[in-house]
Amino acid sequence: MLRVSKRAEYGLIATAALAVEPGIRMSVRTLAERYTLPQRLLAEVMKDLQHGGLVEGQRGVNGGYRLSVPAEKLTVRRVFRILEGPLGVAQCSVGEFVEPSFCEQEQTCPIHDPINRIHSEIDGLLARMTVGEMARPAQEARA
Amino acid sequence: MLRVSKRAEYGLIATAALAVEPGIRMSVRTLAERYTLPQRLLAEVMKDLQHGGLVEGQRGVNGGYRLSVPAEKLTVRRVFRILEGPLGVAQCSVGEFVEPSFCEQEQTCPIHDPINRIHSEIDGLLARMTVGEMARPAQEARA
DNA sequence: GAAAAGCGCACCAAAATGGTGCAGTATTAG
DNA sequence: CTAATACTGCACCATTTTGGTGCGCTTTTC
Repeated sequence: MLRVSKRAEYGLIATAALAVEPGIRMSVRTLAERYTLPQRLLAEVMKDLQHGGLVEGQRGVNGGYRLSVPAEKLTVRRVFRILEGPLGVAQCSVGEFVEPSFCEQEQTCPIHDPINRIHSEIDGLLARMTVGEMARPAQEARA
Repeated sequence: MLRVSKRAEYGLIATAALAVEPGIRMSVRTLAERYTLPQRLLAEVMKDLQHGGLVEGQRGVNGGYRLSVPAEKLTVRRVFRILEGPLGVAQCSVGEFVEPSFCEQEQTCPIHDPINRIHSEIDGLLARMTVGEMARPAQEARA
């Protein structure tokens, strides 16, 4: 229940990996091999992250991606937002955190408020977690 | 992102509705009409909730469902658990809260712990919310 | 005994998801 | 200058999940 997509999972793995050695570029190939992820799909994910402004890619030999945002300021929420659709916890709260709600039955829907509360609490939780935080254990292990 | 299924949403609406007048039975038809939900699907959902022991059905004229658990003790988590598959936040944490993890790449997966943390925090959040709580605004409005 | 209401189970269409094919273009090493 | 590396763009596909229905049965009450 309440699962995240593979895309989001892969995106999190990749950004966390990049956060371990800030500034260093890593190729999709390397990332895919290191974590045994489907390379083509990961490439797709990285492209999306680039469009979202989270990473920057460099082509050619010795190219690859690196974070274009400090890992400590990069929230899990932001990664998810880019890699998942604009989906809400329930239909009646879709967009609640972006645009005004368009729940069709605001009058009768008895769970409108509670669902929104769930949504906003999860949202807050994800907004408090950063990729830098996630990468730290790995960073320590390296030292 | 992190959405719940319609089934879970409908289940929450129905249980919240039942919680407003404890002990009173309501038919699927009534519920479906009041909240304009697809009746047949709602029926399916109620059956599942019954199998899960959350509600009890009574057939025949003037039949319907009522909660078989006090609304204040019925957590949102429990409703979700019955109506959604046994899905985790990410593959690598599926089952973490039910059975031992079977993440295939525990060694290399750099987000194993963080994902689990997200999962358990969301889990805790849902375990703290009760259907009774959700129904209260509606209950007050009725008075 | 008709009507109301739950029960069981199979089934379906549409959408989401995970993943691939292919044909590029940029960059660098040699 | 050319081969190799690596990102880019976009379409496409198969499977799974999801939301929803068909149909016929049993139980209960009026």
